[in-house]
Amino acid sequence: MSVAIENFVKAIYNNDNHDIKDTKPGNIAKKLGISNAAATDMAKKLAVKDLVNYEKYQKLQLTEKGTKMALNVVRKHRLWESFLFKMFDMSLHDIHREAELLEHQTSDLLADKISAYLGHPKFDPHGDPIPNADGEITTEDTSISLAEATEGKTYIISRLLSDDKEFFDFCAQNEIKYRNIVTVSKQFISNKMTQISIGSNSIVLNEDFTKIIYVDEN
Amino acid sequence: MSVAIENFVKAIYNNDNHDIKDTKPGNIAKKLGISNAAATDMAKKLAVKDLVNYEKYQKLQLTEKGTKMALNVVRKHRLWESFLFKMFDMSLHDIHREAELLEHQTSDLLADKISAYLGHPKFDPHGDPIPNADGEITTEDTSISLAEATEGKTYIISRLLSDDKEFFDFCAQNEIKYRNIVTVSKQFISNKMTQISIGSNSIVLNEDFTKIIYVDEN
DNA sequence: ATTAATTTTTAAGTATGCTTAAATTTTTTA
DNA sequence: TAAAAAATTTAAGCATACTTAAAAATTAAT
Repeated sequence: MSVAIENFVKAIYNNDNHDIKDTKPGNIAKKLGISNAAATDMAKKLAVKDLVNYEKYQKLQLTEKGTKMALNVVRKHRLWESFLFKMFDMSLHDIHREAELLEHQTSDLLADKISAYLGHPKFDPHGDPIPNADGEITTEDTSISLAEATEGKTYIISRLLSDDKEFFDFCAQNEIKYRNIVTVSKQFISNKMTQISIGSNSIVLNEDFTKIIYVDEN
Repeated sequence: MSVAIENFVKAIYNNDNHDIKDTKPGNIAKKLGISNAAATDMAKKLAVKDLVNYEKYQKLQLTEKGTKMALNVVRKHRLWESFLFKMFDMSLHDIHREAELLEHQTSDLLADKISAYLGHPKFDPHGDPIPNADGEITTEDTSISLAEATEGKTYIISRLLSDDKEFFDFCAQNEIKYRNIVTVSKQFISNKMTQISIGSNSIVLNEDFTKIIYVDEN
């Protein structure tokens, strides 16, 4: 199957499981940077191949076969990200860019070798679960709130959850973004309040405002 | 530039530097598994892009730009082979297959990271030189004759050079082939004669019959 | 509940990278 | 060196994966 097809089923899979809950052609098109017409066209072609259930004007849905393919590509993507993250000093952005290409040119054999080398990890550096070779995926969430972080350890921001303007200003000031790597200094103030320091700035926050994921003992 | 184009210039480069000394469209076509017509067609297109010098019925020649591109792809191929060889227990055949795909989806940045990780090696597991980031290539030959091999060390056969029928029969019997990994046991018999044991069979040979390349201390 | 806005679909067209078949040129060999 | 063989080129055509433009359907808004 072609790169275009793999990216198409992956886009449906990701839209279905993550952020956007709409898998109509237009959303997939936007995600892939192609025209709506091209997306409709592809959807029809993939219906013939039994990868997608297509009905006019309806959401696109992966068949069992299509889901398997998507999981296989996602597995390779997340394995590459994990592997490159471990092996090389590269930004997560660059790593993502490489994985986006490598995922389509990786045999199941090589994927298994990478997985074994890493000790068959269940999550990638972003905290996203890595499907196993059979397409099974761990659904448990390993992310924790920033307040639960251990002093001095390094984490990756997997989500920013807050309705506190002050908090977002703090993030902006420190360039704390989704997928940023941060080292946490903190101090309990009271029951549900913690003072967090990142860089030279600090803020007092209550729990459950920020989702982070543990990455490295460093 | 597309995968098809990268493979095309690579094929010209390899044909020009290795085995076959003919870079007419038919030879390139055979190497790539495409029709002669397709090769002629591509050659004309690449001439427009200043990658290939094309003259009807003549050999195809890479321009400076085309050579640069070929060296860049060859670099990535050989770096991937070196890297996968070091990291994973896979057959050289499988490793070659993976590298053939990965070479086209690897940024210069990642190639440099791999190169640095390996200590900027000058040769890959086959003994082929790895061009550096500027496309410079080491021409010295690190291969040695089998008679020069060190007892108990492991080598890769980079070439079989002999007009001795007995030697080739010996190789056939022991499945010694180009790119085979062998562990050498040997014993000097006289001035130019050495008894080599590979597996349970042995043969008495004079020097300069077999080119091998050092691979591993193992 | 219409109208307006948006989205989806259809239709026609394009670039890439191939194919096969036939014409042309080169190379071999007898 | 002339005929036969082989290779190259030209020509026509195809599949993939897109594009833009216009028609049709859906969704949103007043």
